[in-house]
Amino acid sequence: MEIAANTKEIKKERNGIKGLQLQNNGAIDYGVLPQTLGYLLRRSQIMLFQHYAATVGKMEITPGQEGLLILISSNPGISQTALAKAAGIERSTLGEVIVYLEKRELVERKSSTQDRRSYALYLSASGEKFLSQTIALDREHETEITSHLTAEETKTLTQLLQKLLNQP
Amino acid sequence: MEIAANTKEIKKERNGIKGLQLQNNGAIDYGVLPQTLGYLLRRSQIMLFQHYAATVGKMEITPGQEGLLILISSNPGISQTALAKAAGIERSTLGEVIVYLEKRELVERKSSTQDRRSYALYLSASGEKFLSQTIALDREHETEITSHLTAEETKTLTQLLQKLLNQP
DNA sequence: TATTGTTATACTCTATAACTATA
DNA sequence: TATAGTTATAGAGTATAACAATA
Repeated sequence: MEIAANTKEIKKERNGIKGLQLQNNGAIDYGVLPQTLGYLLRRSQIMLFQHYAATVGKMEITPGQEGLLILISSNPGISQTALAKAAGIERSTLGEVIVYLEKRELVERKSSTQDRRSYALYLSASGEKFLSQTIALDREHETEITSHLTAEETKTLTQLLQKLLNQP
Repeated sequence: MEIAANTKEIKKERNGIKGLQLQNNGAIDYGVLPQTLGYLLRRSQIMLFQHYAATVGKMEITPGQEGLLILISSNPGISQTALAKAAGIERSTLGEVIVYLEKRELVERKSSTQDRRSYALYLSASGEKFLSQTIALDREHETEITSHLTAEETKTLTQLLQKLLNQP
């Protein structure tokens, strides 16, 4: 499988050298893209997501779902509306995910005693355990993905992204 | 419109204070999320995309389409397959976008003389002009989005993202 | 046989709007 | 009247697989 993929790559590059009309002799010029914050963020996020899927994804979870579990764990009893707002998604979008996480017995919904329209969300005991394992895998994943940065650089990157996000 | 939105916000928060079952008195605890690179990247990208849509988006363009224009401009005569590979998307996905950009007369496709299966892609004169305007707006947009970072911090952030992406 | 570009199809993620039950 | 959560539907954006023309 791996050998075949390599062969294919080599063939593609060989073809690229003679196949293209002008100066595209295999090396692509990315123009201003690598200087563009939007491009760098987009590509970084894609790369991270793919690595996440191949590592933390073993737990059958996505970054968005892990985020919800963290928010519920940190805010036991939160309502779906409040959770949707915190997660930055619509209530209708959240609803389906919560049903899914409930079916997996990671999340429990209890009818609120004060407002019978709303649910209070909690992690089950197995949900908490699952989340701990997921967070541990996530840490490994992020360590791997930043392995060619120094600890100092990773810290700086984290801080700068936090600052970028906290629009005053 | 703005007043209504504000009223709504205030009502929601007031409700949140008495409406929730446990300690969710309006303030959400984000747990480990703000320390997580994946979360920070995802949120940053969403924020940037929304700001882009509200500014550069006036040109009726998306970040992905702008990226394609930049790649074509920097690699005149590139084939669709090579462009798809450079942009990190599938040939079939690229095809539709190219047809769209061709209809807008920003991109021209010429049949390759050497390989009659493939097209050589170019920007039209108006495509080049359009791209210049788009890139100028994009620079404004990125300046705005990073206005609360120092020039030094923005440069560092850019460099660290480049380093993160160039997995050795 | 392999590759270029196209087409048909489907999947994921998300949003909007209408609904119900409660407030 | 307004809100919590659900449902139905639709729209991006993407991928996979099969195809015709060409290599």
